[in-house]
Amino acid sequence: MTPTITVSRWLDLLQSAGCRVTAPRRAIVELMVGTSRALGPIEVFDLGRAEHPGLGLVTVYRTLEKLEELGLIERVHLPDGCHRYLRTADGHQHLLLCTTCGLVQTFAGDDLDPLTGKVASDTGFAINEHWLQFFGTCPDCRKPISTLSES
Amino acid sequence: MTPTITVSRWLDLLQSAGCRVTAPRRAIVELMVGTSRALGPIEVFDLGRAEHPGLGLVTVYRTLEKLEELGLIERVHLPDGCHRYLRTADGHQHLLLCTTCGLVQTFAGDDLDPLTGKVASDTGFAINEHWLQFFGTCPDCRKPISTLSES
DNA sequence: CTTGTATTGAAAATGATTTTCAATTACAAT
DNA sequence: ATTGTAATTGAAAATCATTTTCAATACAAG
Ligand SMILES: [Mn+2]
Ligand SMILES: [Mn+2]
Ligand SMILES: [Zn+2]
Ligand SMILES: [Zn+2]
Repeated sequence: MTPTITVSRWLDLLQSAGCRVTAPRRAIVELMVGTSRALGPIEVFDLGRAEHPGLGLVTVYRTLEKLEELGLIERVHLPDGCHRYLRTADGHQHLLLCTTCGLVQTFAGDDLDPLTGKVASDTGFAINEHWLQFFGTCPDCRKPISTLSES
Repeated sequence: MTPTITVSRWLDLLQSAGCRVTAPRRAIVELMVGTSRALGPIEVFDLGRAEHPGLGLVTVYRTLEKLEELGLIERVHLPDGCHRYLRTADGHQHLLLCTTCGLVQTFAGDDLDPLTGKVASDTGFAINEHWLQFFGTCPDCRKPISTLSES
């Protein structure tokens, strides 16, 4: 699905949820649909003002909250900030984050059921959720500095 | 190792690191050694004042920071708070948290190497760290209410 | 004991998030 | 298209968590 279509889908979903479609919201939705990094409120604010000058930080907070309620974005915890937001992936996915540039990718295929079962029976806990994230360095950030100068 | 011995070991380590052993620090160390929940600064402050009235919140922040530097405690991220601290476990362990009462246990035995390798080769990332946490309900919190009244 | 310095807690400063509120705007109903 | 109304907006103020500053205190080495 192309970004433009996703943007209208999100706006439609907002409207279906009884919200009005406004310029500030459109700007924030475009940002969150298009980014490949997890963004914090201030980043969304700064980037958003490029698109919609006069955008208020309060509106950023409120819109992110609403998008999270609708399940379109999710809060991401990073070592250097716990109020980052990222487009929700389809299905059961986990995050792989570049600790150098912040690039985020997702991956699937974790089979934690055996371990979950073992831990549950060992401890007596009823386990119903897990957090899994991988951290590393993305292909671009692994390139030597010499390569970077050739842009 | 008994709690008392662990407390003196932590205090010794503090001293070896060039720190002085003071009443506020002792109170906080006792708390962190003894707890089975991840505690935030305010909780440590409140609980600590029972032991050492007049304890200052600033001292709590500073002491937790120091203990983290020494690797004795670790920051824990939870859905409802990202500045919780918990005694560091030995070896490679992960956390299992009760979402009802906050009880924390650890578990080992996650074998994520195959998955890590696959994701690394799929994405080109160099993966060097992972976060894994299980959430659930502990044995006590699973008991029906009727059982709880029998104390 | 004396001394030098790390540590303490109160208060002030900072920074992030939330609340309040009057003005504006989207949009459903005419 | 016009209107009415409730949702939304952004500025400012309030709140909350964390950090900094600083003068007084207390640890521990000698
Ligand atoms: Mn999973
Ligand atoms: Mn592991
Ligand atoms: Zn967090
Ligand atoms: Zn529990």
